[in-house]
Amino acid sequence: MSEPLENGSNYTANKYRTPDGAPADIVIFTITSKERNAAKKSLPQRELQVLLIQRKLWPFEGQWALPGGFCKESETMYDCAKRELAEETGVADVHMEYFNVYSEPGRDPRGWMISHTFFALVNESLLLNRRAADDAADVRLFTVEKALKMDLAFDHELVIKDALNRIQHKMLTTTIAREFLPQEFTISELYQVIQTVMPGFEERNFVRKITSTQSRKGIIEEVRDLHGDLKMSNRYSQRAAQLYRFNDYVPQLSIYS
Amino acid sequence: MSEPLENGSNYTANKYRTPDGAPADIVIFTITSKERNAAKKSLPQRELQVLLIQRKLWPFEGQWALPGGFCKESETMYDCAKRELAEETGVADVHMEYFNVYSEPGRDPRGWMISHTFFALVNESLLLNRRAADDAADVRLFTVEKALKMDLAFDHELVIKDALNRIQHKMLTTTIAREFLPQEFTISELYQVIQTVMPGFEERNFVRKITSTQSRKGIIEEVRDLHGDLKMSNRYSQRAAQLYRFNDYVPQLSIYS
DNA sequence: CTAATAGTGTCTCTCAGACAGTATCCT
DNA sequence: AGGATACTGTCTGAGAGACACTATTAG
Repeated sequence: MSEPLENGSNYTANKYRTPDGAPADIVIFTITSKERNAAKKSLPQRELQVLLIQRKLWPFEGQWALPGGFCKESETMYDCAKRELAEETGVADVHMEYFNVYSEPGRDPRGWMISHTFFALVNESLLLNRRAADDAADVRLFTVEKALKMDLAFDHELVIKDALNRIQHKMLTTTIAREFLPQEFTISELYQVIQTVMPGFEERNFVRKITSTQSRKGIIEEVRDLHGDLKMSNRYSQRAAQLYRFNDYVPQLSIYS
Repeated sequence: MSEPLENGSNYTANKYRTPDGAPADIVIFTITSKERNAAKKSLPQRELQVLLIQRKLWPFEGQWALPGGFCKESETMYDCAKRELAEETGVADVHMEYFNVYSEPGRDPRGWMISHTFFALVNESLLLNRRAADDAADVRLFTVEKALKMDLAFDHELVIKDALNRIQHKMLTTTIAREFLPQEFTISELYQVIQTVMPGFEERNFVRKITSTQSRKGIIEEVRDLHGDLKMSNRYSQRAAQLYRFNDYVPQLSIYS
């Protein structure tokens, strides 16, 4: 490793140019549910949304951007993102993952800023009582589609695209769908969540595969009540549907087996 | 986003504490082949190795560490890692991927250093003519197993563990095995590479699955010579084995289908 | 001939994929 | 009654998993 400056055990101030800041930016995804007006009880319309703040100050004043903020010397990047998430939305204990670094020279007019990006998956219910933080003029949810058409601050359009790709991939290969769902959910809800994130997804025998094939039935399990009877829900349908919950088990995928 | 300092469009020097550097560190993996001494031609013994440098200067003087170096304002992190990889090993155009950030306070005695880590997968043949760079006392390959038992500089033990986990996962879900193989290879070679990275891997009907199942046969294809005849190799066996090459196709994995 | 690797045959049970059909029950 | 969702039956062909077996050829 080539150090900026070395003098034996007397390491003095760095005489090289150092970054002007290490921000963390967070792509907060949520899935909103809206009732369709059908004649009977029906499945809600779901949309993948991303939370943006409107900047109050230079640079990119007035434009929409990802929430985020600068890392302090006393915290890790993850802690920083967690803190910023809490400050911007009031939510804690949600699934948040680091996914990339953005270091293109000139990406931030304020100087040499290397941005660390996270995505968070938040249940809609947790984002109800959000408010604009001090440094933001406004906070709002946008559908991902709409957000990508806006003129966002910094390189945040690219960041959102990358985050979307990442969660789309993880949606099919891990059980992150759970982050958008209540603890107990129906197969239709799960199916809808997957389709919302991954619009092309279609699996005709979905119910059967996930509940009865040898290799997958460890993913979810039926919920039973105190008497050991199967627990059902008729929230979205006349005929009550079986409730399921996720297990800890995550199947190992392989292209070679 | 909460800025360190804002004053309208006159943004002045940052009065907050800023990082003392943004290094990139690279976990360079390679698979070495060693002939076994058997009575007949036989498959080589393969080992997963990682390239380390011995530090010449404070801090961690004399200890082994990952190659790496500080990012410049004019380059991206990826460019930085590519540059350092070339400086340390003389190799270019290899598979290199960003995989994590390490920002634990106090991880570097020189100050507040946020390290960005990459892994590179390099064919053994490319690492032959390496030499110690200016700031390193020595450069050497170690088996991953051995490297993890050494007292490495910084948090590099953790970094290597994380990188290993990442490539183990990618070995089974993507076609990165190609990075360790020549363009044309036999099924046994491919199988060995997978096993070297993923010691638990076992697949009895490997040949059959990868060559003749509908869903997978796009991954590799048989190599033919100019006359259209199948191209074989008897490098590791008496009976010549079919040569294959990777296609661009990568199967889409899913836990739901 | 023999060691070492390469590759095939065969059998059973499960799964994928498609689609039609039945079940439930609120409005 | 009928609309909306929930779930089951059934059929075909492909694949998973196991293991024994044949093929090839340098040394």
